[in-house]
Amino acid sequence: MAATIKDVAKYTGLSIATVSKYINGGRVLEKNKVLIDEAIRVLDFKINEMARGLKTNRSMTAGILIPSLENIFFTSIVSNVENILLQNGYSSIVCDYRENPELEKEKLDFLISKMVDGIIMVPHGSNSAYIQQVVEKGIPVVFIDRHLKDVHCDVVLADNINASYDAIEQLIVRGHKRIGIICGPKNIFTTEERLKGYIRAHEDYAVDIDKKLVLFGNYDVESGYRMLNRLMDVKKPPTAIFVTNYEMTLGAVMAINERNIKIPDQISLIGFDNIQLARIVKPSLSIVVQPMKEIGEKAAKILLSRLNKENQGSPAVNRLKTELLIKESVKSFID
Amino acid sequence: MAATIKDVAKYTGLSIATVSKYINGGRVLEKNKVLIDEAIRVLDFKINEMARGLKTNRSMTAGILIPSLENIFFTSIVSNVENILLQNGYSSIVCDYRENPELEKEKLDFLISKMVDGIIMVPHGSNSAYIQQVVEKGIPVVFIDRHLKDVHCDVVLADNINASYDAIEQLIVRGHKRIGIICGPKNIFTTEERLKGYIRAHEDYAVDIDKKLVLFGNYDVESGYRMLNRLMDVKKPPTAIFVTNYEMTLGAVMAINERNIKIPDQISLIGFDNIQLARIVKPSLSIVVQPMKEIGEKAAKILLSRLNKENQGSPAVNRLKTELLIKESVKSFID
DNA sequence: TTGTAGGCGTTATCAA
DNA sequence: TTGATAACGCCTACAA
Repeated sequence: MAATIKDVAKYTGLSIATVSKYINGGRVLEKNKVLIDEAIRVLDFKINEMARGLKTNRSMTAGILIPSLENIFFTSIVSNVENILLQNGYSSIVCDYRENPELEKEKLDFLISKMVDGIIMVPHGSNSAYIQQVVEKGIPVVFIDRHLKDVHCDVVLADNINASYDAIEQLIVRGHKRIGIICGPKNIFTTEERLKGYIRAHEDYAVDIDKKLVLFGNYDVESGYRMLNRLMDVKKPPTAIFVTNYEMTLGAVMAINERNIKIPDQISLIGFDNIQLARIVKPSLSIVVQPMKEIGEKAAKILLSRLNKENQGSPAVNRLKTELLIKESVKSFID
Repeated sequence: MAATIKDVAKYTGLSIATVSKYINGGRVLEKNKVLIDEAIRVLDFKINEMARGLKTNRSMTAGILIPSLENIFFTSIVSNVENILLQNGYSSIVCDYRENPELEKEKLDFLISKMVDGIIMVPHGSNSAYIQQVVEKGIPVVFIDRHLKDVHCDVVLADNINASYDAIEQLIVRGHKRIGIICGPKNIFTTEERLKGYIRAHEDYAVDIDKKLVLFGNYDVESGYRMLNRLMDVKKPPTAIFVTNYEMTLGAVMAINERNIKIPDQISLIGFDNIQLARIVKPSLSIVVQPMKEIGEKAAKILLSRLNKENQGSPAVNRLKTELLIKESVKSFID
């Protein structure tokens, strides 16, 4: 069915080797160049990547693995990563592991079985050892969003500590003293960092932390909903709440709507990640915005530099600045 | 580095052929079975998919191609498709074409160059001829969400006409006579269908349509925003507006917030696609919900049946029912 | 610059 | 049931 190099060779009267060399950027007489191009066009020749890969041991494919394809924060990063890789001749295989560590392992295996040349992933956190094995096999891995100490690979992430610090600082500066935070799951990297920023801001401004106001969710809509309710049910509820990812922000807003709580009079709110949310919610929502485009681009470029062996240095942690949008959802007690 | 069948053969003392046969489900003496399993485990043997693919001409991989990875309607379908395929031994390569027909072509080529065994895609609409060529090559293609007349392949989509009809009907029944609609781009399948439902409902209830109230957007946030504004600026504005996809619904809500329009007193609103939006917007938004899970599953199953040659019949159009949630955003003029 | 030939890891045919 | 062997389509010394 599909034409092979052999067919092209036959058509042109040249040898397979010559055609192959030309296809791979080698030097060929001008007239042969034209001839081969014609043959390729006429025969609709497409390289057989499997055969090539078998020979070269490279697939020119990268694996992208994220926790969920239903989380726009991740998919929009994927979109950027995929685009840059494609521009550089690499294609991507995108998988999600549905926040399931078992599945993360499986999909990782799958990617490897597809002989990806490199991997960009948002790790779950509980498969460090396994991922480290992959790294040791010599497959370049780039982490996004989360950092695992036991894995020696490049990382690209937002400056979570400062992101969180800035948000809390703005609340404190506006006179808030009881600030609730809805964190992610306890053992996850971003959770710890975002909580750290919360704590530091309190320390720096000498504001006491009430542990009842520090709750841990699951980074999903439902837990955001639940935790907001729980915060409001504390005997002395907070005057402001910081929600540390997009899904939980959604859940929090839902709960607020349901309870008919007035923003910002009854509660001030700062959310996370999705800039569009700011304009959907009324009054407009204050938000910590991660540079998703930059994160994706950075990760892709790092992977490429590893694949090209341009970058042989030891793994680096790349932190990108976040942006804080303060809108109507934050009340000021100071005039 | 990686162990091959040859290594396994050597380890077990059997021949390559025997090991290969066993791996592919062939009959082997019980003791050899055990032996081979041991070898595989000890040597950490993994099949080389490229070599296998070269030989079998099958990659056990499906291509998934969608307009945008930043549209949760599509990605959530992808998530379901991918999962079902994986359960059946197929992996997926996910791409987006950023709503760009040129890119759609390129990515299609890319998928084919990756030798995918089948393709599930949301077509843009302007590459019919090209896609039909793919179909004629014998690669099973399943369309999602949109139907192209010139391409002979299976299609899975929501019952757009009735979805739209039902929404408009509910508005009319509640006494609305001037109903605006924000459609998608003019030449797109879903646009036509959703508009058709709008028209039919008007006809059936003998309500005149004011053409000024029928606007066409781009299925993106920005156009939703713009079209809502334009509708409100009509001399005699509508009392209700139906927005026909998720992104434009977002944009419409933004515009409404910005203009400080009161829902449902000043305008009734029915949106599309994203069920979470219903609870984020206040007062709660009425919404047409597509069965994304079912759509994905159906498409995956159809593709599998084609790949297994179980289904050799002619292509079919599969319509799935939508759901209409009427919430607070719709005002009733009838008591 | 071009061509010859060997091999990448697997499957499949055909004998044994 | 098992094994020897010829492809699959491509790349790459090496030789011409």
